[in-house]
Amino acid sequence: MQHWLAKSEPDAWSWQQHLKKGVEPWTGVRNYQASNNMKEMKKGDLAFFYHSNIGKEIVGIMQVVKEYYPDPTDETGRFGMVDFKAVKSLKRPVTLAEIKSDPALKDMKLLRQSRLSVSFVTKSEWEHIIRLSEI
DNA sequence: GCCAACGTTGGC
DNA sequence: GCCAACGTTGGC
Repeated sequence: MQHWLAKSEPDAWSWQQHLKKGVEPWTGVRNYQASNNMKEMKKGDLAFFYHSNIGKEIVGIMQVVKEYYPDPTDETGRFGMVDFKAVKSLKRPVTLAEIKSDPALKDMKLLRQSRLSVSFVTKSEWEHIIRLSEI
């Protein structure tokens, strides 16, 4: 099983909305790298939900429930998406500032490629962040 | 609101 | 195929 991180501006789509809705297609990605990452996702993979711009913190955990398929909101037909189910909130959000200041997380894609909206998370990074959220 | 980073477009 | 111009993302 692999781990991921997906960003959303809470103004556009928030974790609270996703929790209430349950399962939601991750529409709107218009970047090949991000789209390719979703293509790699398998049913059952887990992803962090990150609030960009407002909050700047990881707030929840989602699970891939439907693998890559075309994004109907993309008129060019180039980009696809997956469906994510909200699994649970972190006990405590883990902020970008914390991630930046943690040597164990300094290589995270989130930091290395700040504009990428769907990125890969290693198993050790994933576990580290879960541990931080439980402190 | 500004700006750095970076992706995309389009002319050549 | 290169690269300048432009647009977008996202942190600060």
